[in-house]
Amino acid sequence: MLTKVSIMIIKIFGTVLRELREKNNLSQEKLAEYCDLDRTYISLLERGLRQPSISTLFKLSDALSIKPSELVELVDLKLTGKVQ
Amino acid sequence: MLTKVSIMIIKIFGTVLRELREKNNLSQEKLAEYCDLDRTYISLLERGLRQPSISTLFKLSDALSIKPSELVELVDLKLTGKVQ
DNA sequence: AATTAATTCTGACTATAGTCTGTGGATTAA
DNA sequence: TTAATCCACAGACTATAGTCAGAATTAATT
Repeated sequence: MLTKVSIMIIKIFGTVLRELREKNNLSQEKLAEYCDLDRTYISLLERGLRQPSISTLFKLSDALSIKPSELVELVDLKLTGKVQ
Repeated sequence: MLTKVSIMIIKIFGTVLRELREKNNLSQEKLAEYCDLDRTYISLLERGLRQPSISTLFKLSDALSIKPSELVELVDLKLTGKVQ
């Protein structure tokens, strides 16, 4: 079931993902290639229309040169309003 | 696609989840209730037969009194062999 | 203006997350 | 023995993660 909090998490994850990708100067297509994911799926994630599984989270953070726990922490900080 | 690493992550997540649940003295049923998830799904997660989405990860860590990033860090540490 | 790269969006599809109902086994206590 | 609790497991189901091919849009570049 998709709660309001879940929807917030998914949207926040999308913005964090986009910020990290741009910081790494990667196109969606390049990031997808590095993660072995589909180009259109990266787009869906960034727009908050999909949420990643934990293994996808590990793949993404690997390609973005960040620890999985740090990626999750970034989402958590925005969710709890402690940043931005 | 389910890579070998993904399968490892899923299995490790299951063991970490079980450890945390037992540390919190919760039955699968109670944990499921607190997370608003299904009892049988908790069982599937612990046995490494399902992997959580990021929003499910937040629900679980909330019920287990641990930060989502810390839960992911525990998985990462086991995955990289830095613990256990 | 025209070309090109990057992204969005569509629609249809396959794989899997997550639910629901129930059975059976193991354990512990009354 | 009986009852209660906990968990594994099965099967069928609904919702959504993730893929694929391609067209349409936007943004930069020349």
